[in-house]
Amino acid sequence: MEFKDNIPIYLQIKQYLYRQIITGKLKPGKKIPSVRELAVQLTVNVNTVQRALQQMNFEGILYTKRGEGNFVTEDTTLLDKTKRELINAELDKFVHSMNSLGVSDEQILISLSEYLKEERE
Amino acid sequence: MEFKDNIPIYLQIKQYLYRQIITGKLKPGKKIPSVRELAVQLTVNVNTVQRALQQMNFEGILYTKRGEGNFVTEDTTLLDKTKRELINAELDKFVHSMNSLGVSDEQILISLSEYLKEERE
DNA sequence: GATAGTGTATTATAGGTGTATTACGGCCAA
DNA sequence: TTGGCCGTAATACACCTATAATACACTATC
Repeated sequence: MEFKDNIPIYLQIKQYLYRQIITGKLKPGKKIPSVRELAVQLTVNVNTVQRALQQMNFEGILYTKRGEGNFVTEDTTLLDKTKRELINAELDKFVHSMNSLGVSDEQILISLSEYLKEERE
Repeated sequence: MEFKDNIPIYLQIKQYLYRQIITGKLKPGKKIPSVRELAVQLTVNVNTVQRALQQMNFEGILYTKRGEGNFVTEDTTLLDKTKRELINAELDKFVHSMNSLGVSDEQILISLSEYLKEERE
């Protein structure tokens, strides 16, 4: 996994796992890879993985069974809510960024559809 | 200015200044506030401001006259290019984020226009 | 019970970031 | 020429992040 500099790795791991869960690559109730396995996969230290998992555990998206592993929550309501929140946060960030670059709301839609058109070529 | 944690302040200052320049709040050829003034305005240390300005100087968006101050480049071609690049970077980041949250390109446009509609209320 | 696999905790080390402080060197106007 | 702005540089300190290595604690299984 390639990490961006200038933003803590443990946060990028959290984001990565959140997205794996939300897109169903890691399923509710299922065990996720162990900290040691993730550490190898992501070429990162165990402690760094643990830090990410601790927070996600606290946030309720994962639960830990000591000696067994970490599992994705079965609370699908929470999962749905989380997904909606993450999407909304992205929209929010995007619109604010574009506005502060001097792009109006109408122009944002135009730019985006042009961008998507170009992307397909 | 409120800074986000988890991302270096000097990068946020750069971003702030870039946007001030690109939206014309700081005009080509014009002097920008001194490092000490910015440091006070942004409630940040002089060294931190200096670090941001050094990089922007290197990137050509600013030029320095020792003993006088920092000035916005008069190279409007560069300014235009920079603006386009920044907007494109935002589009890129946004689309990738949404995709990795399981939102298809078509859905992105829909979500965005809904978001903008709600925002107006 | 021993073993292997899991999460957890501790300690030491290193690098980046941000602050605080001091000092130096260039520019300009009084 | 002097005083007051400018940018620049160097140092010391504290904090956060990340690594590395080690040890401990819990669980399941044989």
